[in-house]
Amino acid sequence: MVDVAREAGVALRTVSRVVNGDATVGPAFASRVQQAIDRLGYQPDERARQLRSGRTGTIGAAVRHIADAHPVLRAVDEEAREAGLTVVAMSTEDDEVREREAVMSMCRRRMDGIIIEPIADGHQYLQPEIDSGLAVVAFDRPATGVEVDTVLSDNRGGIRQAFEHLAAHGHRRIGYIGDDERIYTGRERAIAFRDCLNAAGVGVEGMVHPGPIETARIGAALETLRGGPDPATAIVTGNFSTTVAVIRALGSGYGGTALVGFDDFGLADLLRPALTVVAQGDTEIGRTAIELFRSRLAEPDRPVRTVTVSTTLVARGSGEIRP
Amino acid sequence: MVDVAREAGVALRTVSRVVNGDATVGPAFASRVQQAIDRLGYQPDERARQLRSGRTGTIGAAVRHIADAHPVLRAVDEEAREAGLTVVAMSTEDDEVREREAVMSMCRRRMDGIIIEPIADGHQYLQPEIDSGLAVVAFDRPATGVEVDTVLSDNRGGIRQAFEHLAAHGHRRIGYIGDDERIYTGRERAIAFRDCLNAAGVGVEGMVHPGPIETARIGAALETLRGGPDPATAIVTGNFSTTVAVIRALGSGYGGTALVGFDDFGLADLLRPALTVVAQGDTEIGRTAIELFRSRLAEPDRPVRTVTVSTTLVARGSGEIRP
DNA sequence: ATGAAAGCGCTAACAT
DNA sequence: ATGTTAGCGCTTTCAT
Repeated sequence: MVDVAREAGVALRTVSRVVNGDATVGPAFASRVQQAIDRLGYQPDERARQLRSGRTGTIGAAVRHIADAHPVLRAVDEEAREAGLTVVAMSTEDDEVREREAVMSMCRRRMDGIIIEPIADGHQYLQPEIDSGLAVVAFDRPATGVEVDTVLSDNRGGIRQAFEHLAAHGHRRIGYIGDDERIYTGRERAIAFRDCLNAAGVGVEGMVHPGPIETARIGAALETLRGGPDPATAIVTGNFSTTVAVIRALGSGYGGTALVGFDDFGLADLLRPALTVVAQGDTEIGRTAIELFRSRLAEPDRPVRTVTVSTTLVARGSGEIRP
Repeated sequence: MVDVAREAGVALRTVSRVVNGDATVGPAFASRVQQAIDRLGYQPDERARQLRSGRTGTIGAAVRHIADAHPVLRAVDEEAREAGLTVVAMSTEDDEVREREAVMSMCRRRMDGIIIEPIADGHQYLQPEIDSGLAVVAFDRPATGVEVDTVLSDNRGGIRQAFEHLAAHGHRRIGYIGDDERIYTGRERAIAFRDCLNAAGVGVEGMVHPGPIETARIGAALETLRGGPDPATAIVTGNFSTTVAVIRALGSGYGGTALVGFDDFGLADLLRPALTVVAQGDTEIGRTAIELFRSRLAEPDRPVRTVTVSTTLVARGSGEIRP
């Protein structure tokens, strides 16, 4: 920048003004400075600029893995861009230590805030950062041990949609296989499913199978559901991974039992039968996250809000099989 | 940091030493400083640190979209972490302007370098940055108008694998549908396919269909291939999107024609028949990219290298259908 | 082993 | 409309 100033024969401050598009620079000076910038290939140092000016205009996205598909990020990125914010993503690998590393790295970079998909436990470490002005929005799952703005899917409503859809197609024996109840979404969805069974006056016994997503466990759950004197004629799966595991386990049996999966995915329509799913409102979730984020920046002391985004049932075939 | 120093009753420099794990600090001082840090919840400002010390230890990944799955990034992230580098990802949206914005943003943050999946054209703008020390590694496609280290898949070899696999299963009439030839990989793969046809002494006429990935175009290509007096009995698709589009277009006809897709994907085994693919060596590509990156940092003036990573044919059923 | 002073590249505040 | 000065939070250099 000093070089540019010398090259253009102006003061440092004038170069700064040109770089920042300050209107109070005479056109003659402006073009002289611009030429010097081009000639020297000058690029302002964002770190120095931020250091001095305070703001960073950057929002960190702490997600499971930057290598994975992440539909919510599409809306986050787009909305953020429109607000003049830059989004950078880092991986948490769904690991407490990694998450903390990623978040701390974001804090040390003094990002304006973070949008985080929290792992299971222990977000107390966020409190000091929040106190010193970090805007935090959690999505998909709530953060634990700390109060932050949150965007969640209507997990219980989604399960209810799936259950009622199957019931409407004549099913009485409907089973559930899903994620571990130690995980927030796994818990919510399993609870909601038990509620559905109870509300329908059907026994819960042997019909609800939350747990780790492992081939053996899934296989055993399937056997329980489909064996016995009064086997399940329909299954609801609790998340994407479970859905895939169940379809794999069913093998050529896929299509014999009605199936509705929680979470939509790109190739669901290519399966035979095409998969009926409960789709989460990814775009709405992302949009809301940025909205909460910006309103938090504007009003740091307002009470935290939790927004629930509704789900949609997408009927494609597998959920419309009759008993 | 001033506060910490005052709180601990030491000089600024001593706090700095403790933060950086300098061994030349007396244990008494060290613990006093550490306590002050904890009490005040002090977090060093990464920007200031970088500004003063020069290096950033950060590597930018400019990929199509941070919301999309990106297998190569898994290896990039892991290898980088082992090398003590932080990876942050930003979206290019396969758009020239966006790419440049993302890369410039990385430059202004003075990242040590970038790993980029280049869009179609015009990477001359990278030259000044490279001259001033930015390490650049391109992957998947080469950068244009500028010489940088590059990791590519063996596109031609992969197409050959697909063709020969189908030929070995008795097919003589093998067609190709793929991406636009204006895109590097689309071009390479179409060329390779024509070479295969020529080498086999089969006419190229009407068998090779590169172009935009649009339903109408794909449908027309399929009709050309499957119509006429001597229809194709097997098809090779040139990338993931084309594969999906072709399977959608085939509808219930999927499984009637042998099919091998370029690019593997998570649910290929759930299709019926399961999809035979040519898989790229994503892990190897990512690993190599970081390797080139680090060797570039160590030796900025070495000549550029281009590494080609071989592909693997994964037989699952759709490619083993006989004519 | 510890401290004082200088300065990384930039912008905010205050001249002129 | 332009220039001058100070200082963001840290590390480096040089003393002690």
